[in-house]
Amino acid sequence: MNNEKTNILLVEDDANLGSLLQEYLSAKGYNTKLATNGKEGFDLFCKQDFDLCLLDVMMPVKDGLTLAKEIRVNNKVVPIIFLTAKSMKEDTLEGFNAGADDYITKPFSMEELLVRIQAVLRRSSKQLSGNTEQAEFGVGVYKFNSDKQLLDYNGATQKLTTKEAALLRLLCIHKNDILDRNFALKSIWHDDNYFNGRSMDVYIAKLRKYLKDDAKVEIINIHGKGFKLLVNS
Amino acid sequence: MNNEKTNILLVEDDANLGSLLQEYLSAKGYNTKLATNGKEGFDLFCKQDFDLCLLDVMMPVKDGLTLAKEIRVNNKVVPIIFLTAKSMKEDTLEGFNAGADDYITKPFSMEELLVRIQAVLRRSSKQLSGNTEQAEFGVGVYKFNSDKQLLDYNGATQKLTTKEAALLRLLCIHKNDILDRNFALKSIWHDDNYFNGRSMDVYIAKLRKYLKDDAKVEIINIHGKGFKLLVNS
DNA sequence: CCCCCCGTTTAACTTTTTTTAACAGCATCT
DNA sequence: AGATGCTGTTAAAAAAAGTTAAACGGGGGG
Repeated sequence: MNNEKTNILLVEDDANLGSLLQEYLSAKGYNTKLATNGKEGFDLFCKQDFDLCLLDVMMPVKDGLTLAKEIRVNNKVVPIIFLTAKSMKEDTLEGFNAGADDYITKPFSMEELLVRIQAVLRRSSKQLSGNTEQAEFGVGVYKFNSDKQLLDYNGATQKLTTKEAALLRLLCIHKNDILDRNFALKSIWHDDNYFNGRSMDVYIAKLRKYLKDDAKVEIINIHGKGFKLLVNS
Repeated sequence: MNNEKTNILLVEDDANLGSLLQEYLSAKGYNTKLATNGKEGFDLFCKQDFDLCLLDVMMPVKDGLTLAKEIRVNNKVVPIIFLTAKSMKEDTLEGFNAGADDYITKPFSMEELLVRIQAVLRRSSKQLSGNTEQAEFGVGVYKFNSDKQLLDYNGATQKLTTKEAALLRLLCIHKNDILDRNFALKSIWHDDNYFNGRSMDVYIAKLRKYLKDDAKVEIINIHGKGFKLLVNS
């Protein structure tokens, strides 16, 4: 997981709508470059790698469909979403043929656009990077693999049960930070009732036993909030 | 590229619309299976490999969102398109979170649906074309051919029975990932009752014996969920 | 046609994992 | 300090999975 912002190329000839969208997307954490026609859009596209293109279909100088085709010549994978004024089917069809990944009809809500952007990005990220769910955790002198449900220490290997591993995994993800009781209950037990809460306490006790050989490792309780896996370095 | 027809799972509770769509899609060259609620839909999904799922959101017995989540547990790549009666934003958002690839609002034209189907299929084939029907699997030091039902290791060859091979095949497809109990039961036994569950446990034991000569290969149980074929590389 | 063989299911028993229960201890607030 | 609600711990009951062997049942050879 890298920390870089997602880069979006927005090509929209209506200056008002354009800057509105740009601001909204920036507020949502996307790095957005704006062009006001297809020609400008293509210039920008050539200068930088984008993660997503939002193209208005109806534009002066060079329309969105033409731009999309040009982009596709150079990049077969970058997601493209069309903004279309009319819901004419021919447009839609042509758009998809030009290699669009989605289209959205004006007028649309910001929220709707955001949802579609996220969906398209999720697809494209699924495509490329193999999902990176961390499985190996270092916990003081121990090494924990949540996939294999194994806790290694000094050559010895302790097999963990499914629930033990799931809970330790959450603690590791939140290492030196608080793991909220209800959050843990909902993600592992899918329900935060009284008995599941007690069950979780039982598992905390088990984990403490497994981890007792390293004094630097400790699971402390935050009264009324949850637990914290402390690892002193 | 093989010549087989594209298989579509259509789940729609309105019988009229359902069969209409089925006929239309068949006319367009798609092989379409129809279910009228989420439960039926999941049963069909377990029994066959589909290239695309078309799910109505509002359905009795089990709704489309729930079904989509279940499908996603077992198959992270098959494209899902929702058919939604209302254009409610919450639905849309929830749908995408459930792993949808697109959604289409009723009423829609057949042509519009077809365009979206083609777009989604184009994307998914772009993703990883060499999909499915794999017969040869490497499992640590073993080589497993699910068509021939043979497990080779170090020159020796172990003949597998039909059920042994089917189960090992599912485990291989989900290698290093969880194979859901119910999914396996429905795929292989077509019914997930108590006795079939015990039968499956018996077969897990058999497979463990066959695979015991490679310490890097292990079938672990995920309590209450299913099994995971671990292969250390 | 009957019987045997083989894959599969059912059964019975064991072990492991998880949940529930009970009680003791501790935190926080008044 | 006393009341109340959380947490720690241990043991039991319950549920799920591991294992082994006998029962079942369909197809092929005698």
